[in-house]
Amino acid sequence: MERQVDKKPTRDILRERNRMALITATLDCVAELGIAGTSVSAIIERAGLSRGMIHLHFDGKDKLLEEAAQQLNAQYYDTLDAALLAAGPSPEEQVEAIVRTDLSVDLLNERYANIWYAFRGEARKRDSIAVFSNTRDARLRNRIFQTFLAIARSAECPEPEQVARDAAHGTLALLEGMWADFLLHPHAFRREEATRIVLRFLAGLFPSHFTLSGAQPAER
Amino acid sequence: MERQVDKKPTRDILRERNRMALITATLDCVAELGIAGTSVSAIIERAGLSRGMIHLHFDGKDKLLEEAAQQLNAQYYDTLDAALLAAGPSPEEQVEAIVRTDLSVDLLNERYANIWYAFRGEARKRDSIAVFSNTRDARLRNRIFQTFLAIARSAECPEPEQVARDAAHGTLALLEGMWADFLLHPHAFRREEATRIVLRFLAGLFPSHFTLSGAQPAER
DNA sequence: TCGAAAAATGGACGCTTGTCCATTTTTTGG
DNA sequence: CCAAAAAATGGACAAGCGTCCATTTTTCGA
Repeated sequence: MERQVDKKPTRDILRERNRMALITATLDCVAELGIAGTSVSAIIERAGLSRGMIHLHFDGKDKLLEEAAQQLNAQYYDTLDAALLAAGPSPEEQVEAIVRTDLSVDLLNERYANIWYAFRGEARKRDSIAVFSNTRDARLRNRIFQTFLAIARSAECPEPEQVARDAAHGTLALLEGMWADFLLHPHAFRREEATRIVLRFLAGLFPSHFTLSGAQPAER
Repeated sequence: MERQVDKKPTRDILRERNRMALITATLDCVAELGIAGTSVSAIIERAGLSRGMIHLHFDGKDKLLEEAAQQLNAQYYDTLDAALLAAGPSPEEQVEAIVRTDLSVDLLNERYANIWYAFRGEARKRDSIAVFSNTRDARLRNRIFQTFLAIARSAECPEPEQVARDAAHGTLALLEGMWADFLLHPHAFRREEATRIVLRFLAGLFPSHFTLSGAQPAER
């Protein structure tokens, strides 16, 4: 019986390496230079490869940008999924894991925020990026909604669907706002403060399910 | 005694008109084509003027973009100030006016949102735009913080400064998130729902100062 | 080991960009 | 009404863009 390992030719390994180098270089350029500054020349210079590679591995600059956006998206979900797996199984723990992970340094950092907002700014024009952006949004939205629905039902709310929808909507909007805050003031940003505020929001909605460890309640 | 009215030469009036036409055309282009699509050719075509005008009225495309951003900023504050003047004088009414105005169709519409996020995406690279963006943020942040501080003191919170800071931070982040939500799903967006969620947040922080008219509390 | 095939190179190409300026048109004040 | 001044025009220009392809280099399978 032949070993399947090491069966893949060197050629393909090197090919894949260059492919990834192009994607990484593209994301680096977007983070540092913005979309406008991310030219083919800038990308291939950073990747240390030749001009023609972009046309060989992708079908031009647009496709490269699209695949770079998809890879970024995949990284986001890999990190989130790992955190959700490590967290406890209860809805409260899952929600808190989403919040803390989304605000953690693994996801909310200067590189990631720069790329994210650069893409969003041009998403309207480029369908490829808009699709990926919406997909990310929809997946996360649905997951967090289901979690809140379980909480709302266990809390015996009058209208659990509406409450869960509001909770999901508000939590995502808050997280989004924290990202924008970080983008504009990366040095003044305080991770604990951002986390505390989101938890304040949740504690306001579900007082018996979320508590502020360390933070005083706003009113007695 | 000479009349001062009509003293200004026709020349200056026409000059100013063309200047404004360039700024408006620039903002239209950014809204429809994105920053990348906003070329000098696109701008002058939309304005119905000749190429050289950009260099005559401004000192090139960059300055034009900067002044366009400043004008957008001025429009935002004019609308907000008018709403605050029309609203009642109490801190609660002032906060609610900010929220409702920020989410009103006068400010939160497709044109405005497109321009806003297009600028933000490239703000990192262009100092001129970044400065205006931060200024807007700082002005609004301070105003809303002072208002919350009054509320927190009247509510006799244990730490009014921290509570007011959290409330201002959270409210702005929520509004920011609602804008992003509108940008991505302008048709699915529900203005009342967004407003209700922000008020839920405020009611959670200050139960005796904000109430949800029409909305059920999440828990009894 | 060697011919075939795949991968990588980098220069040439046409096109668009923003800037600038010689020219024309309009407006002004006497 | 007319000369001087201001405003507006639009083409020329160099620089930079993304694409493409003839050529060279590397890897593969027999």
